[in-house]
Amino acid sequence: MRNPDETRGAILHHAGSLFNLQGYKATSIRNITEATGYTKGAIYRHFKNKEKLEEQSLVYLMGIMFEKLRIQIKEKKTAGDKLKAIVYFFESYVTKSPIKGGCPLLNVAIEADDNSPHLRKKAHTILQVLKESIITILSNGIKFGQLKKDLDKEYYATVIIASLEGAIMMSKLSKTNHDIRIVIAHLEKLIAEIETES
Amino acid sequence: MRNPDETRGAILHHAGSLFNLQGYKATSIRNITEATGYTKGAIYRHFKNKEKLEEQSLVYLMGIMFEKLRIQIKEKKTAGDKLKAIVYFFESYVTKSPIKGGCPLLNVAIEADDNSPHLRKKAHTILQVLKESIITILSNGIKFGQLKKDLDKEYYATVIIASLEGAIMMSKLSKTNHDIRIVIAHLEKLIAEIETES
DNA sequence: TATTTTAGATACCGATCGGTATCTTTGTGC
DNA sequence: GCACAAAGATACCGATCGGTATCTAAAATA
Repeated sequence: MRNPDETRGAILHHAGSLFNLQGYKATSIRNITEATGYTKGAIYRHFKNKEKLEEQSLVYLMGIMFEKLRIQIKEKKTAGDKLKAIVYFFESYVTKSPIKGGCPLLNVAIEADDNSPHLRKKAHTILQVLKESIITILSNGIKFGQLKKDLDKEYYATVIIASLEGAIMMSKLSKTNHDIRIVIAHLEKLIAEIETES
Repeated sequence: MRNPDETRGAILHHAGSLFNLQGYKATSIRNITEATGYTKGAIYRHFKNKEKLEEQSLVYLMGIMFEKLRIQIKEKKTAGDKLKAIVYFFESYVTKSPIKGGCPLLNVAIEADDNSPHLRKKAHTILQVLKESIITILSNGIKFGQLKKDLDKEYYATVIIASLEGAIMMSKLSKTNHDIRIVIAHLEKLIAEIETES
């Protein structure tokens, strides 16, 4: 009946949800024991301390996010459609979030920037990975003649990420998808502008 | 030597700074006593409980923000310049923030959305005020023939706020003003597009 | 089946949390 | 100068924090 890997996974899952919903510092070990049904002993057997649990939980959350995103991107053929898939994926963080509490990157970025250097560093890496994957799509789009040749890749990657994350923040406050819809319309126009007519 | 109003102001100032830098829940009353030099007794004389202190501190922070923003806007004559003034004001949150810890609206939005309903409500109101002031600038710009007649005011207000806030998040992670510069360039182009040529 | 390892539960540690009751000090009106 | 009120300091409360030492029970090895 005992399965240490499963236990570890369950702890990561529940801890990740709580961290993303309530914040990292605001979530206590006790909260996690109550959510998982396991005791403190089990948690500290699998994770050296709370700091390590926070790090691993963040990695777990971002793993889920990137995996779901990867699937959405892979389904689409052209660079334009792939970019739109990313945009719609972020919308889902508002309408029906794959992880409660919204985008884990945004959440950890705001909480960890000035305090927890270990989380900030990981969050920064995650942001770079996200940016790079958009840049890769743009590069391939150019290579295959789907996107205009002379476009500034970093410019578009940055604008897309920034406006989506900001829109998530706004939509979370208003508790509607109104703001993110507007931003998505804006990004759709932006993407259309860099597509070659065919 | 004793000045209760001054004491109250000092508590609000230091508490606000700490809340904005470390987070609301993560900042203890003890942190505030150490920062101000006052004791717990002084704090609880002026504020009923920590929740109320959080609320008042947020109002204090946003008061500073809106006042500084108002001055920047007032200096400019045309709607286009006023909009650019807003954009540059947000850049200052990264380069040399008027309040340590970045944009208080973004910070409180992320921390308070799911938990503290009292802070979330206040943050939502603040967001609406910010949006409305941009819409007012757009309306006046149309009225005075500085901006194109048929533009969607809420669309532009939302896109401006979202991309700026998202860029602040990105810039805080990378600890450079690289990302916000890119977003500002994007918004400058956007503003130029809605200006009437003259 | 007996032994050993490992997963997880229990009980406890000092420190800190938000909050309150009480006491001392300062300023004010007479 | 004296009484009174207001401001702020001190001391304490129970609850909870992250973390650890120890114990029990289940699985793996033999």
